[in-house]
Amino acid sequence: MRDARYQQIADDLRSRIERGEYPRGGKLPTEKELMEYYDASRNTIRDAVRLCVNLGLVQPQAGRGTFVTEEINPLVITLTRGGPSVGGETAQYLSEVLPTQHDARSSVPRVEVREAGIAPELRLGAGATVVSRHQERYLDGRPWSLQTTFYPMDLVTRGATRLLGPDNIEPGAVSYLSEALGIEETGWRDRVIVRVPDPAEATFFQLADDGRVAIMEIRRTAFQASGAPVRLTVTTCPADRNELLFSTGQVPAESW
Amino acid sequence: MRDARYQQIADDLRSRIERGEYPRGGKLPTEKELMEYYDASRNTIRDAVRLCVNLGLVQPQAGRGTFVTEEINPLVITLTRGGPSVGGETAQYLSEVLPTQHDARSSVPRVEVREAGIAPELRLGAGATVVSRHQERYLDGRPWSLQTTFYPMDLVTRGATRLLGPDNIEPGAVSYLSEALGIEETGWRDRVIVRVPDPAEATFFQLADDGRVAIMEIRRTAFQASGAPVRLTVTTCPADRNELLFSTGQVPAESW
DNA sequence: CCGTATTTGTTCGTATGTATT
DNA sequence: CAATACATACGAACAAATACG
Repeated sequence: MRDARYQQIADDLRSRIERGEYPRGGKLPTEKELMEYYDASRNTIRDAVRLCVNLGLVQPQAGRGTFVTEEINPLVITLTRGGPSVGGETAQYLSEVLPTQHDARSSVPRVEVREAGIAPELRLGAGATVVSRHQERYLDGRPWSLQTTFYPMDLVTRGATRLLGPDNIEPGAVSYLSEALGIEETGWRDRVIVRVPDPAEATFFQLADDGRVAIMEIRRTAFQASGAPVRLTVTTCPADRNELLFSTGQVPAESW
Repeated sequence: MRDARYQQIADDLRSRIERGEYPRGGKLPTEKELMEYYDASRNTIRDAVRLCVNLGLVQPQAGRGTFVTEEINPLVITLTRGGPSVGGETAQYLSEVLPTQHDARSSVPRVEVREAGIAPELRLGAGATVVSRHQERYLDGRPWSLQTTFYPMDLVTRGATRLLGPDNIEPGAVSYLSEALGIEETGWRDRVIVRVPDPAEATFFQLADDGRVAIMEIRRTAFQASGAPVRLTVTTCPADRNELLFSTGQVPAESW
């Protein structure tokens, strides 16, 4: 069957954008001009443009015009341990693998005690509780990720009381747990999920509230030697500005 | 500022869906009924429903009605080597880590010789060529992933001529390269990118052509001991039906 | 700073086409 | 074949954001 008219127009706009006829960052013709050019009604033009918006090709701005989306250089997040010694013992937070040429800042943690049900990866019983430490993370002043780490309340009971404090744990919660309780992380498992942002994420990341940009959710469960989970760290970030990298076995250093 | 009316209606629909008032798989009221209930025009109702569609909450079907999206049980793709011996030498294709309780089938590979520029991860010179082997993969009869593996043409020249054959390489290209040329994969690097489907992907995966469902692209570069890349395997699949799993260090076996 | 023009955003009305029941 | 329900398309009006003299 023949495509609808707004689809044909969207296809044409798409190919013009990809041919560079409308350069990145540049302005699309106004709706009025497109109406005349394609001899279509305003609503049909708007349907076509909306399709291009959903494909991430253009971004309309009320009062200004519709602009071709600029290329974004995604930030690379390395999920495996850095350096050549893959078997090393230096467990790291996701945050610590950020490129150093960026200005990374975090909000003060928001600490709560919650039911264990929200962190099923920790495999705690029905009545158990967890400490959650939530942070907003910024990169070069722009919102970059939301991160929440869940610890079994048990760790606090056993002496790791700083997990309840609202200040940052320096030089890191992993080494704190090692010093305070002798708990060493021997590895972790990362689960990556792509989904639509919830309203809070859409607000924080300044995304359109219509699910246009997906969210990447990384759920890292870290384990100690006994196989018991130590923590669950959930990191969410917009999927269009980030990519993941991880290595298995012996690989050469990245040179790009 | 007050939300637009279609947004308010969409919010209301959303909360009703989440409260279970409209159960999963069930039918939303018709546009006519919603028009009467919210005392809004049909276009406004349609704008509200479209928002819910973009959020993945509902799926309209012409002539039938609008249905609340069913929960998807995502397929888990493990990107690290299986089993407890993380340092083992059994390199695997992504395909081989599929759960065995599914019926996994692949199309006959489409083999082409192409310019090396399309596989920059292989770090080949300007005039070099690569062999590309492309497969469509199905799970339980449904399209599941598209996979293309690129090998330096050099490997064929050195004797791995079966890379050019249009039949499947049994029991796997990795062991074939080991037998034919003594090339052992010592590790790989996976890069994960989330993006909008291109038209070919939208067709194969039977996705809406409007970028509603994101695509996960996994680019696996495998290396030999010398650090030289052996192959690049690019796997794409719909991001809403799949999740990734990978382990670092010592982790207990999955028990769920 | 103000007022006007421009441009996109929202909302209504209406008609017709296409898919399903 | 008729009725129902969503899809496409046109027209019109006003609102809100921005640009500009």
